[in-house]
Amino acid sequence: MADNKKMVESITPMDTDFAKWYTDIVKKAELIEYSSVKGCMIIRPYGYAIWELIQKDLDRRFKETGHENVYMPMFIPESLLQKEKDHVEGFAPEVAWVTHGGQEELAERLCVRPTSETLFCEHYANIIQSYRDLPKLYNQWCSVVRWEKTTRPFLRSREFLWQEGHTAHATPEEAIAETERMLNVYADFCKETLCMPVVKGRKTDSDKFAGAEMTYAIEALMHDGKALQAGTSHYFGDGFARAFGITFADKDNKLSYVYQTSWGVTTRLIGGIIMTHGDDNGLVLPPAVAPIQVIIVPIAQHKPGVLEKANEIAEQLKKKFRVKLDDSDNTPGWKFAEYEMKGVPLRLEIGPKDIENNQCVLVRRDNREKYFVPFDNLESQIEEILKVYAENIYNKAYENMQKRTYDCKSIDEIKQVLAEKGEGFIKAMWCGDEACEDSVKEQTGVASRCIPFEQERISDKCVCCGKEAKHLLYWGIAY
RNA sequence: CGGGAUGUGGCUCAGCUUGGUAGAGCGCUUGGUUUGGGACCAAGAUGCCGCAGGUUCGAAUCCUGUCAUCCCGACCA
Repeated sequence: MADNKKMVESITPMDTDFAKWYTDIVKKAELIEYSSVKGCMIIRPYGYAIWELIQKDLDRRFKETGHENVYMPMFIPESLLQKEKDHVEGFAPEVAWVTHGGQEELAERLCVRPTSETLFCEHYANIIQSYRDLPKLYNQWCSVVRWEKTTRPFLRSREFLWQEGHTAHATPEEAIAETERMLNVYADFCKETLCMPVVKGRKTDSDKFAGAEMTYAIEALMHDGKALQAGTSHYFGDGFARAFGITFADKDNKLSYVYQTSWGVTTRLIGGIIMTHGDDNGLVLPPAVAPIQVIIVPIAQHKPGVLEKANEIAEQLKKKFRVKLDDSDNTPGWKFAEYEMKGVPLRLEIGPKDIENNQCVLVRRDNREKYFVPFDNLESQIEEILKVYAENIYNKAYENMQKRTYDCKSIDEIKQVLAEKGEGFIKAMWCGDEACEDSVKEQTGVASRCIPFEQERISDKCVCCGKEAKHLLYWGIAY
């Protein structure tokens, strides 16, 4: 057996090269294939199935909070994009332009949407007349294009799939409440569905979305100690409304501008799942988004009765779980490794011995724990194990985040922590001055991630200038 | 966008220095033996050597350009 090790398709260990480990998983778990255009990836069935499960869960949450889905065009005329000054400036460096239709040059070039605020605003200006038309709670699922310079599968691609919510409200209070509510929807989703702990907070002014008055974000911490912005929710005030003329007549028949929000998450979440839960054997999927929750591996499948029983179990379990029976000619060992690579939460082994004993074997992906389970107790056992499994991977991720979160009171402490413990979340006080934010980044390499909602006062002084501190800030090195 | 590395059957790579018309292992196909941690035997199929120019009687090999991927920085969901 040892002689065959060289044939084993394994992945680069995390500790050897984290970036290589990541791309190995992405390829070998058959999530994506590179395409011939830089930064554009082919999302393969297994990868897309994860996205579909993410979509389904989030979409339910959006509908439950009163949102409706729409679809906007993918092209934005240049003049429309330019209506809001900060917005164009933020996005201009990374938009792709369409300049020709067939052989003819267009009179006005069209940008491929990098985000759809301008389209929603143009539309809202047309359809909102009265306070009775508010609020407008719209969302769209689509892809957007940003011409990134350095690209990585899921984490930063030039075209990516996402969802963008765009809402319009009569008052600032209502819009801010919406911004916060959707950030909470994202955080709950990350915890409950992706088993991924996040820090909720507000972005500093320098880190706000182009055109936003306030940007909220959820930040997750990856296995290598780098931070991943997993979702954002923006409050626009009436800035866009003024630029686009979105007005409504209120109850007193006075004309007012609407207050708006937007919020989004992307396929980047899949990258987050990989780097939060994965290990040296491959992907580890949260049960709620695992395209296959239980993989059935028959042992000695040519022996009479084995495949029959395996099929019977598969049919029975299909009613409750996403199940696959692999009756291919590959050896059991090959199948074990294959579905571990793909992060399938539970493996069900069934062979002649099991059938004799009226039981089968369940093996967890997260810790390889084995269970011998009688046939008549299978469904409730699987349900129970998946629940424990989800809790376990969440707890592991949470502990990793705690372990890699450090309180620092000075620049030197930050440097020391980074040198001794490696990358992670740095908690440090900040005076609110952008100069200090820049200075910390320049001196230590960590940038501000967010001002967490859960504020603590670990010191009275700004970590940089020593003046009175206004906020506790999370810092880190981001993806 | 700067610095570095790499592109050769589906995958991992050898061949390139010193030009002579392409190899290995894995995978794939067929048949057989196997099956509780990536099986074995036998017979097969698969290459415009990333792409475009150039040098040469002749280019995977030398030169130029270009595209893509990876790593390190600056920017970013």
